Amino acid sequence: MLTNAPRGTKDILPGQVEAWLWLENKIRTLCKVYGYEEIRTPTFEHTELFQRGIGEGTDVVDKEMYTFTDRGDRSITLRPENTASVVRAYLQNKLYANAGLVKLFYIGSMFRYDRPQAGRLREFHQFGVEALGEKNPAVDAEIILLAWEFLKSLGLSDLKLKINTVGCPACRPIYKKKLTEYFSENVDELCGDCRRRLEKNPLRILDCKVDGLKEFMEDAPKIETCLCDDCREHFNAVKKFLTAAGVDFEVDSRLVRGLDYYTKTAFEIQYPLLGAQSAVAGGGRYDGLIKEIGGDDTPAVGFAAGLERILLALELQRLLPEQNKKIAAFIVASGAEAETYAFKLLTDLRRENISAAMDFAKKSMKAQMKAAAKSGAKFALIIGEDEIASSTVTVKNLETSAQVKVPLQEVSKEII
RNA sequence: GCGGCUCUGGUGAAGUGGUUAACACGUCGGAUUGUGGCUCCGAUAUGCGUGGGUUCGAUUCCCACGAGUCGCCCCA
Repeated sequence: MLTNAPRGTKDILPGQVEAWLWLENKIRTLCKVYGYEEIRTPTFEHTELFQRGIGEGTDVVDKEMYTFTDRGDRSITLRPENTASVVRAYLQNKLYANAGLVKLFYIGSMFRYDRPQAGRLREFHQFGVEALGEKNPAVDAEIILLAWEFLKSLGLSDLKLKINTVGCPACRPIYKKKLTEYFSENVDELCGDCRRRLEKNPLRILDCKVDGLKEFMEDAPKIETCLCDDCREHFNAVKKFLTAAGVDFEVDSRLVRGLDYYTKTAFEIQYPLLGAQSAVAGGGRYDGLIKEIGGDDTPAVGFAAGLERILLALELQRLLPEQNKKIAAFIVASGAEAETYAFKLLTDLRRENISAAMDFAKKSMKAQMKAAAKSGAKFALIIGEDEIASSTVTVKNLETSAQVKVPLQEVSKEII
């Protein structure tokens, strides 16, 4: 217990951190190219922000939030996603005052109380992007492109981009109603989960793995038939932009987003090799959220990508960069007096920004040489009585086995 | 929250109701004189996820819990 991290959390260990840093660098570089600026919001927020933003009745809010009461009796929740927080920060700090379109990105950990499995943790990391203040479908396309190009640039293959439109408050209710009516007629054929969905979220029935292949599913009403003119035009424009950019996408009328705030464009990028948790990035437009949270009616688009899942995919394809733990020099000292002499040399080298190490365990010289070899150091700097007496150091090139004795002051020159 | 499977040392793992829990890798030490990578030798789990129970006896059987894993729900 004491020696176990809480369920669903993971240590990111030396040897793994490098991959994270590498990935985060890629993200920051790319976002700069697209003109997005980094924002960091608090890890926790008032519970109400998520209740309002994400929506009561969604799984995330109903059963996955880490909520607690703080010592001031406030209900606090560890962020389960970051869009609501970004919107809150946008409003609170009046970021809209500086520009019509505000483009932000974030990297950070999110928390969801869910059953862990591969690619799904209770504390996990997301990279996300939000474009606030513009309704032009070109922005939807820009966001999708950013996500897509990012994953592509990492070298991932077999990625699938699916897009859909989920309508808006004007037309979605009509579609919902049609769906509910249609499935009610077939209620006997629905699985247990879907009967529940009939009430809560009939859109999800379309996505059901059990009922998905059944015959009546094919004749289920399609959202295209219900879209209002605005939504239809918007969707067509997004497709037009994506096509212009040469991106391969698939319109999937069954693609539904789980969070309430989505309107119009919804998209998801999948990496099927990951198994059940194959969605590597997902997002869409959320024109209603900002008003919901108390701002002016402001359109916005965004997405979030799961870093653990991306890392998993990269690992699968062996796309992670090799690490270099090697140091320049390893000091080998024999004798008590040599230790002090060696320590001084160690410090001097480091002051010159030369990576150096020595053994502190008072091992035999042979063992120290082994350690030197294992450290990957190019040079062993050998110090014994002779060297101390003559103020020199024996520099041995561990790759060629050649060695020379040089004056102490010239060691750094010798090993560069 | 629901279901299946799994759980032996630092790692990969073999194994059995009963006296010393294979093997490999790793780690540490050694193979005369101050020098590594190869080779050789030696050491390295009083312990088999945790807690109960069955039994003369359990790592091996049973139960609970925990963790992992795969799927469902949902999502990144």
